Amino acid sequence: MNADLLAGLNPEQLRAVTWPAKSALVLAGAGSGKTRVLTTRIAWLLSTGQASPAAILGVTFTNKAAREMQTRLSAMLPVNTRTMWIGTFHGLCNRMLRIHYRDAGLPQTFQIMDPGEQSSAIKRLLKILDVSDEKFPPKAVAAFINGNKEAGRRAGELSAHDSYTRKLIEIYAAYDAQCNREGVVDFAELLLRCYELLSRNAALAEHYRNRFRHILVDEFQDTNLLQYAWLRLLAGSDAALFAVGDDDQSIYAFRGAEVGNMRSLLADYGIEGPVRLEQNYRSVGNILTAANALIEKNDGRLGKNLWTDAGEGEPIRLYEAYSDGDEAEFVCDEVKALVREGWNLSDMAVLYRSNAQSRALEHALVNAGLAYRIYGGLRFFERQEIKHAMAYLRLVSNPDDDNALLRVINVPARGIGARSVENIQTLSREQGVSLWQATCGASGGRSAGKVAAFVLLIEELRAKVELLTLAEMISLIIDRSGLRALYEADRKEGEERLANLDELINAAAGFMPDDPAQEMVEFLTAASLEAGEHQADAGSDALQLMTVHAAKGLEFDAVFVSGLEEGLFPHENSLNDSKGLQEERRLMYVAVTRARKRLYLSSAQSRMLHGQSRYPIRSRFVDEIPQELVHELAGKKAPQRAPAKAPWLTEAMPAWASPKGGDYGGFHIGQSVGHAKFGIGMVVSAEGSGSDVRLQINFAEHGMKWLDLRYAKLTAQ
DNA sequence: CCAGGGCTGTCACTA
DNA sequence: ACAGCCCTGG
Repeated sequence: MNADLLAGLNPEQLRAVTWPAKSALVLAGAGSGKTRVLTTRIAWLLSTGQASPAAILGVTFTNKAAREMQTRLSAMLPVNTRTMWIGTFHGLCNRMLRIHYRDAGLPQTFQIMDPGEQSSAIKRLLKILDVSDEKFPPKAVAAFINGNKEAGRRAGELSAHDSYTRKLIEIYAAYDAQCNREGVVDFAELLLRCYELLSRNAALAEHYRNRFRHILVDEFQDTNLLQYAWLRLLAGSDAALFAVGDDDQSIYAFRGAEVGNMRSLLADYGIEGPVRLEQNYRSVGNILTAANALIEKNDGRLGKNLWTDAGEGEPIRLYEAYSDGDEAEFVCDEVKALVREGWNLSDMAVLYRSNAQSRALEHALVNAGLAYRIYGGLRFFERQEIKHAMAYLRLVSNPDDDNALLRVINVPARGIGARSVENIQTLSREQGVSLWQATCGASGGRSAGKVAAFVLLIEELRAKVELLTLAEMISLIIDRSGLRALYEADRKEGEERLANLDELINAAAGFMPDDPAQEMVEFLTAASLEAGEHQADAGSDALQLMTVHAAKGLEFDAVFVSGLEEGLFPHENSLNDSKGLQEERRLMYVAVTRARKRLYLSSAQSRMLHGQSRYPIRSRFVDEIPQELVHELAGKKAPQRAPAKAPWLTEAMPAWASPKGGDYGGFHIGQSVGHAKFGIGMVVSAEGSGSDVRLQINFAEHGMKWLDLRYAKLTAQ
């Protein structure tokens, strides 16, 4: 059996798999068989009797990776994977917190807030604290709270010299108090709470340390400080911490990932050096040479050079479009040509830096009649109808969940408007009770009867919990809440929403809880932690569209990397920052290494962004790829009204600056104009031609406006 | 006081 | 293109 397991591994892979029972760092390049090494390592540990399944802890970042590990493992060995703990950081922490909820100071049915729910909880809190959400934008508050939690810091441990930060700390403390009151935890809290549970409870930590002798971590470069601390706590001084990662693919600094954890691991566990997996089984030589050349520009790398024995392959194709629309059409044309040659649509992917870019592509794809699928668009559990139904379910599970109550108290509209809700909130604050309790006591006011009806609805649902299956419960919720009627009346989107709700009932019917008594809570938890789970029709043959981030870990025969422009990729927020730029370069490295056979790089000379035309220059990353690997494709002729390349556009000029000289309905960029209402202003950009021209004008008194020349009366000054 | 329709500002990546 | 806000009629 051993021989079978190890057959076909290359020497480095073999060295990693059969590494002795001590800590290790495996530096696994893109396409180097990382998942295979991880799963074979576990299988090897089990089959050689070095470890029992219960001694294995496998940690990943995505549910998909966790599931893949489990399926591959059960294909290799007849093991009972149930006693093995394999899951995501969040999933595993959740599991521990559910078991030890009392020690962790949580209600048994605690619920998990996704970022959207966290944001609404923060907005609600700011209102209660009477803090201006202009001075303290909810996004910034969330970033402050999450950033500190990810570094393991509670509000009580923080101090500040400036009043602004002091206020943030105050908000952080109040936020935690609110979450505790409502019995909810956010994503970062899941980890921090679990870390605190283990670090404060020596007996418990000892129990898990004795159990998990082998801790295997996937995508280690993406761990943040707290996750690494959590791993160290569980590993203690004896367990083998087997970490697999690639510092060149670290692209999650924005959510707290610390590439430095890789060096820390080497130092903290006295590991002499990483095992390097450099043979690539995915891409042709030219693609790897390009990737190697690109990433070499970064410093502080652990260092690695991908190679293949697959041959050079085709040159990398480069296309410079005159506009985002032209770029999209180019992609469509090439895709069609490849399909004619016999390639599968689903083996091709279009990658972009930011989601906003997908629109121009979609438009062109629809026109070209090509099937496509967008990854990470609106996910199943993020749809409003699903969120509504789930909020009812949460309320049934835990009526003190204020977020859930606020979401559905007036959905469908039942005559409990903003004013009534405000009254209930005031009541709850005055009496120090949850919104639900306040709602039950809200007998006064104009909508008292309507509030009473809502209370009755929830109580009716709660009374049936013991009698119904989960699927029946959800079905009842959809009917009795009026959601079904609401969407039946909606001619435009109702049908699709009803279908999604039916799909939710199906999902509930097929749900397999670990503990049937906790089915509802487990279902809600799974929905929060597996937000990206239900992607639409995965089976159909469709072109794949996604962000570079979403593409990590995936591979395709042909890959289009689009929007290679300064300010877009690399993103403008990273342009002036060396660390940020290096992260962007790693992102580009990830994008390039997704391709097996053919790689296209494209850019546009003009692009609509934030409602304005921009005239960017080509991304530096294109130039960092050796010329001899690249074949530049001839572009179309730009039509008259679209400006040709704008070489005079430098970083000193604002990004929205347009080329001078163009005539737009008798006006030109840079011209001073007068308007009856807005006064004097300057034309800063324009779009359209002939009689259909819109000008963007910066008015001295009234700021930036877009005006349509057909309606606006402008005078030259 | 509530519901629904039009308007304005915004838009990096995510478990 | 979408969400959040304001305005209007009931």
